[in-house]
Amino acid sequence: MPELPEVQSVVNHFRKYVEGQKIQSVKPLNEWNKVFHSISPTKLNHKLKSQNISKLWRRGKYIILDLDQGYLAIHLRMTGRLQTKINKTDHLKHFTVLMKFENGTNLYFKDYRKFGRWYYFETLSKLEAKLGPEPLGSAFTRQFLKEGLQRSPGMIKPKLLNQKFIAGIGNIYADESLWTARIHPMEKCCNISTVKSNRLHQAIQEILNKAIGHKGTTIINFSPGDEARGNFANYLNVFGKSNEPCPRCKTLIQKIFLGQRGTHFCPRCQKKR
DNA sequence: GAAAGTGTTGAAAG
DNA sequence: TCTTTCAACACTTT
Repeated sequence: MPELPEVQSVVNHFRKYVEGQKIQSVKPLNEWNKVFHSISPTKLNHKLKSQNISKLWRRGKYIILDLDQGYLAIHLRMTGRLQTKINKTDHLKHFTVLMKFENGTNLYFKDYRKFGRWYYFETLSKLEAKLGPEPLGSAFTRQFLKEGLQRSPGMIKPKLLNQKFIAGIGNIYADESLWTARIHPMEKCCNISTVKSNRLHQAIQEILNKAIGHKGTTIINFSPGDEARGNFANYLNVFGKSNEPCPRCKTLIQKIFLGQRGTHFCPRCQKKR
């Protein structure tokens, strides 16, 4: 259930295993052909065979492999994990892709809920069309956030989860950012003052950077790579803390549902206008 | 033992 | 166009 900091941590971990490698073959495991989006396993293998991977990087929650011709994008969705080997404790039925390199090393994709997908693109234009700016990039300015919110009639929390608005924020970091900025998750975007919008802008960047520094948040089974864990869960203020005291004012954290997503906030610090 | 919950996303329906 | 609901899947918790 990786969001931007988790995906970045995966990229940071695997760069040294993947960059500069030449692909020998790619195939689905356990008959899970759906793991490759809109392309057959045979066709994808044909496209990728003998291609060099020049760069591993992240865009939104996608892991991108730059190839000689085209791009491979991997989305971990809820439970996807990359591994360089199969561990003793692994259930083999959870593995959905094996990528072999010509130097004899392997890259495995393990995904017990099977929501994760691999995409092949000739160019990244299709992907870019679905994604807003990087929240840690130069296009995500205070102006961008303020003007985007002004134009939106809906609630702030679902807006933060909208990847076309900002790429990479998910449920954990949306809740944490709103708590830090002291904004109610149901507040209408267009009612958010410039002061609060600026506070939110700063909160998003601070929290994402700090989370990357801790290799993301492992709650159940996220791993930045092989068996490593992210330990940002130790620094969460509201996510998963319903009925615990708010770290700021000791009021009990509430949990509500917004657009089918669990949403945690402090009813005292985060007041609606 | 059945039902509900889980960090994501996109398609379908309103 | 926008928001809401549901489905994809497997496992854990209630």
